[in-house]
Amino acid sequence: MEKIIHGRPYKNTAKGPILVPCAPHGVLARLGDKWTILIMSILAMTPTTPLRFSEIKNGIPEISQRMLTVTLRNLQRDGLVLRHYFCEVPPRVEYELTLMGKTMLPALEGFTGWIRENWQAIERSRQAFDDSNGDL
Amino acid sequence: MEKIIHGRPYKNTAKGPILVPCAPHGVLARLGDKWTILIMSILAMTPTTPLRFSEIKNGIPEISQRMLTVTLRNLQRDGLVLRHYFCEVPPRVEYELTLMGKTMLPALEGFTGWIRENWQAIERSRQAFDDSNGDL
DNA sequence: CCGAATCCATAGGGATACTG
DNA sequence: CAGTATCCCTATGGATTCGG
Repeated sequence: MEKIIHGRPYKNTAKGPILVPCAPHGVLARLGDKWTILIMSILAMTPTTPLRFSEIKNGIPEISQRMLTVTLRNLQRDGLVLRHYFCEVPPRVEYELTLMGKTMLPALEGFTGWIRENWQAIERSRQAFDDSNGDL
Repeated sequence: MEKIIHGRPYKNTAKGPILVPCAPHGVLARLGDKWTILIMSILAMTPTTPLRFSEIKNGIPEISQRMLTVTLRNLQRDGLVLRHYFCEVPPRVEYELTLMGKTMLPALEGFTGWIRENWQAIERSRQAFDDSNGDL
């Protein structure tokens, strides 16, 4: 009775199809937030060597220290990123993708690839829509 | 000098790799918002026949009328969804994916598929992280 | 039936200053 | 160096009411 459409489970009812929530929404919301994808991409660039906090920050010039900390904490909590703290002075902290984090990369790549191919068209569409006051 | 990693352009500098913003972030933020993916999935279920406003609303029981309207408007503006208004009484409005909207589905599927396979692990990881007060 | 308008509560996220 | 803590502004989104 339960089928899958484009990765989502649903069921057909008399009133039409209804999507069955499969709890992935919290995950997608995380990935869609302002910094997660950027951080995942940075960490994906050096699969074998962890990166220091400051190195990540360097790779994403616009990010604030606070949001980098917060987002990394969330990714660690989700099991996508591993954090290594070295008790030295000055302190050193390194981050790397977990195994699960690495399994996400192909899917991520598929998505960002589509975006790279289509964002100009999207920008144009937005422009046209705004110019026509929405009565397209 | 500019390379691509997992769908994102970057360049190597003396100070390490730096991600080049390629403007897809607005798009990703849209897809990560609370309802877009659900709506896209619903529309993907009937590729040949458009859906009425109320049918979509029916398929996503928790969504408010306001957020359905707002999200559909955004998708229309992005060129991912087509809106057909029938000037009748009572009025009827139908929505369907555009061609570009349909090209997004494989990427979407890759992503939601990964999520479906991994969200339990993510939930467990979050639980463990919270239980340990973050000193994992 | 579809959606615009309004009100309001909460979450996201920037700037800055402070600490081991 | 790698965070915390605080303040504050804005965006998101729910509930409700009104209109064509």
